Amino acid sequence: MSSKGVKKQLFEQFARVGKSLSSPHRLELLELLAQSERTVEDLTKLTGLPVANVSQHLQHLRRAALVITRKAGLYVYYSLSSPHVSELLSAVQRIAESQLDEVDELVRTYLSSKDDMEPVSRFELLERVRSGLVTVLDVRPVEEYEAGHIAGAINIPLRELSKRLHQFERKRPIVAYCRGAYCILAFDAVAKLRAKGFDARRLDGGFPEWRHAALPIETHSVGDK
Amino acid sequence: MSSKGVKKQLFEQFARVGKSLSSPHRLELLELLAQSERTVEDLTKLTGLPVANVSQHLQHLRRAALVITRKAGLYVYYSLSSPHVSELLSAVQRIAESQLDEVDELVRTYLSSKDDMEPVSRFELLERVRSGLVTVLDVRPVEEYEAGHIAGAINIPLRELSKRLHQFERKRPIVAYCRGAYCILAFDAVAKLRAKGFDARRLDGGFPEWRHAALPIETHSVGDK
DNA sequence: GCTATATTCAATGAATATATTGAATAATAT
DNA sequence: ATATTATTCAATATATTCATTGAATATAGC
Repeated sequence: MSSKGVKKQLFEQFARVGKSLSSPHRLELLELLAQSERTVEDLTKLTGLPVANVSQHLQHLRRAALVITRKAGLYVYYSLSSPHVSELLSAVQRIAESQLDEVDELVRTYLSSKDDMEPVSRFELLERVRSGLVTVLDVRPVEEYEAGHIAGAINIPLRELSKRLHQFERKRPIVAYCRGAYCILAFDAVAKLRAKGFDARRLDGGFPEWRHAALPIETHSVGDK
Repeated sequence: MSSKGVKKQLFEQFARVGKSLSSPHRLELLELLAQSERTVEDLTKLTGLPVANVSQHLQHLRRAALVITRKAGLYVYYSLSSPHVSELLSAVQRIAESQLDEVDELVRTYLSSKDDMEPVSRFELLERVRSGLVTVLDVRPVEEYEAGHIAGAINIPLRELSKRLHQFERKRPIVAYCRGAYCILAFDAVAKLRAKGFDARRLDGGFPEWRHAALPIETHSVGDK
């Protein structure tokens, strides 16, 4: 009944989970999977990594049982194996955020002015949506928007934003969001909109957090504007 | 305003936290630190690793800001930098537990009989302590016991258990605990006690979990028996 | 000052992880 | 069948991490 070996093995199992979180690319993949189920191809496009590379990392995550797969036709769909994984992810981010000064700095230097860029809380947004006084802007790619978005949000992927500014009413405030607290699409969007004179702010957190808080969402589009 | 570089850097920061969780030894160190502040020497003894090795891992953890240090005299005391870290740790363990069959097997094969070994919940133990119908046994080393233990528990380190069986009343049930859900000291103790005919069970979770649940604890001894 | 002890640092080689490339497999459509 | 596309596998070179060793630093006591 040697407890020595068992202890060692246990920590090795824990480390297998830890190892999955030790590569920036794997974390990015997990973050993307936290938003929705995706094929290898999707992930390849979203990350810009070579396919084989993505596949390899996904294998790794699968071996650690953090993701599961489903095969449909030519495609293999990956998704997180449980909500626990997405909690683990945000635990990692929370710590990195609260404890590594550099992360704070990264976020801060990215902002033009700290005060102006204070995020809108989910509660505040919900209130303002109810009173109809705000345009909610989803700047993620169309597929992600269609897979699920904040109820009432319109979708304009970031790269199309400049072309479609006419869709906004001048005086009406805009709240932008994207994939999560660290998704910079929303930052970019807010920066652009403010530069054009709009009253734009970003949501605190992104779609995954909103959904996790069990706030109203929609799937597929209900039309723009 | 290239968002590319910022995103990459962010994930690298996250990965720094992840890397800390990628080594079995570092996880063991974190687990020990989750129980109480400790010196490098303490950790060396508890893990059985070479000093330089322990020190190196601790440096790593410090760079990732998961632990902080305090210097007093000759000793450097290490501790977790925040309760978030201990939450992160249990998130990792929870996932490993729920998703890696092997962990389950490890735990299960270690048990003589699954049913008999069902742990006692914290709530149940609290009830039984109040009614005074149970002996709570802390099988961790003396120093850990003194640093903090469940209110009313007696301390008999595992290796002394056989010698001190006379301290127990024959018919009175015993609930043993140690450092956490995966600390095998309590398993061993229960196995030994049951072998000797005692009604022994182990607590679900260990001292850190008990403390985290804000249940009654004591520091230093209140005497045995 | 000197000695003893705790901790850290630095250097080495061994082990592991990673990105890259090109080929292999599997499912679908023609 | 054959061709096409998505995914995985296998092999390699490179980079990173790890354990080990012995030396260096820092603090306390004498």
